[in-house]
Amino acid sequence: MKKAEATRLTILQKAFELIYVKGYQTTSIDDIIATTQVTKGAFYYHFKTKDEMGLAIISEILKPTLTNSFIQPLQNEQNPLDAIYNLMHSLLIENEFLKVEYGCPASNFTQEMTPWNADFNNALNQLTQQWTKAMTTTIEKGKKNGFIRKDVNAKQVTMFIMSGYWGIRNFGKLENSKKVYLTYLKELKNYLSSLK
Amino acid sequence: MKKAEATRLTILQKAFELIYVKGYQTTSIDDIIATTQVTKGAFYYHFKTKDEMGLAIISEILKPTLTNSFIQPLQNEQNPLDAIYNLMHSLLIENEFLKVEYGCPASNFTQEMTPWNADFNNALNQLTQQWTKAMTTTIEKGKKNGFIRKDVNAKQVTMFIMSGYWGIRNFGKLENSKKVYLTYLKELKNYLSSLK
DNA sequence: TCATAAAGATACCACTTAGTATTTTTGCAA
DNA sequence: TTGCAAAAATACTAAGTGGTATCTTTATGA
Repeated sequence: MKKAEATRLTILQKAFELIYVKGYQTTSIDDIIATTQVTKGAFYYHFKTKDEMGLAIISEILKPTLTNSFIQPLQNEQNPLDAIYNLMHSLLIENEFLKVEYGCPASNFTQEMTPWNADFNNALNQLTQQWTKAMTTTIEKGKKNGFIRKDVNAKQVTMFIMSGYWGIRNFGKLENSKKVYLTYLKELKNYLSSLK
Repeated sequence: MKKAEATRLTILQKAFELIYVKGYQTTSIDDIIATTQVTKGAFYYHFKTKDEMGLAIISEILKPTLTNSFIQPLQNEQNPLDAIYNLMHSLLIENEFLKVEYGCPASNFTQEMTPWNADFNNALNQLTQQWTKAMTTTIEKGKKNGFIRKDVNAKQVTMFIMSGYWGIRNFGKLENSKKVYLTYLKELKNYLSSLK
């Protein structure tokens, strides 16, 4: 049962790419099987419905990426303000998996599927909560270690920062230029300094 | 030529509502004519294509709303920091045209149509630039009047704030609760204070 | 008031959609 | 090597999709 697993993974990966670029609703199963060179029979052998595949993309593609690229970097640095800034910099500027013209996959998904599809909503909420938790923990630790003022509300700051990230991803789509990212990062640095 | 204008406006308004709730691509013309009680012949008399209608929604529904609800409030107050905070508060908490579970119409549109449709991209970009300009001007004025530090970069701050707004709209969709708005507003207040 | 164009109604088209039923091929355990 | 289930291929369906062609009704300016 090796080749079958490979087929399944190919579908998920190629489908993710298409969806990231075109959106979920406008990516048809025919599109997916055309680019994967997998037949409809094979597709429906691996996934009962299109939505089942969509949810699998979230849990098997997006979730690991979140852990590796969004959460771990927060835990490997001592100064949480640097950690957050560097994370954002790496996500926006260096990461070559994420493209400025296509925005943030999770944010795109949320925009498109919420509040209509409860399953997607739930899966995406879990993702977001994981990131929120990681960032909040980082900030709390920073308060203890004296990197951040004691009166800073960690949850509040986390939400503020994450909103900024999602928003600037949208801005990037609109302007199709990383320039906006640089502008955002400069002000993010100022904001983070104000938490010292 | 009164009744015809009314028909056209009904189509735009009802279509906007459907699109705001369901998204552009998933709102079919059949949906629109069903809820407006307008026949297909009438629809296509007023709009050559679905996209022409979509663009008309941006210029005839979204644009006036932007001017009235997003830009004017910035110009009617002397303290720009208060103006910005109050604007956000009114948009997020008081405005009953915008619903937490459906996010921000302009942001939804951007997410869905960009970068695929150049016309939509362009129209939405103009909207955004208008808001950006208004906010930047407000901040610059505040610098002159001593409400804001001279070393603050107006464009940068504008982008940071607008990103936050878009992002928290996405958060609201995800959690379907205005609680996140309140959290965001608290930190926005802190951030704005840091510009004094 | 009535001719004429604007506005709206109806039926249809070619194409795409997610999904299914049925058959065929493949890989592997015995 | 073969039996058999797992995996994949093929052909199809019913319900939509945006859009068009053609007809009928309505309003209004002379």
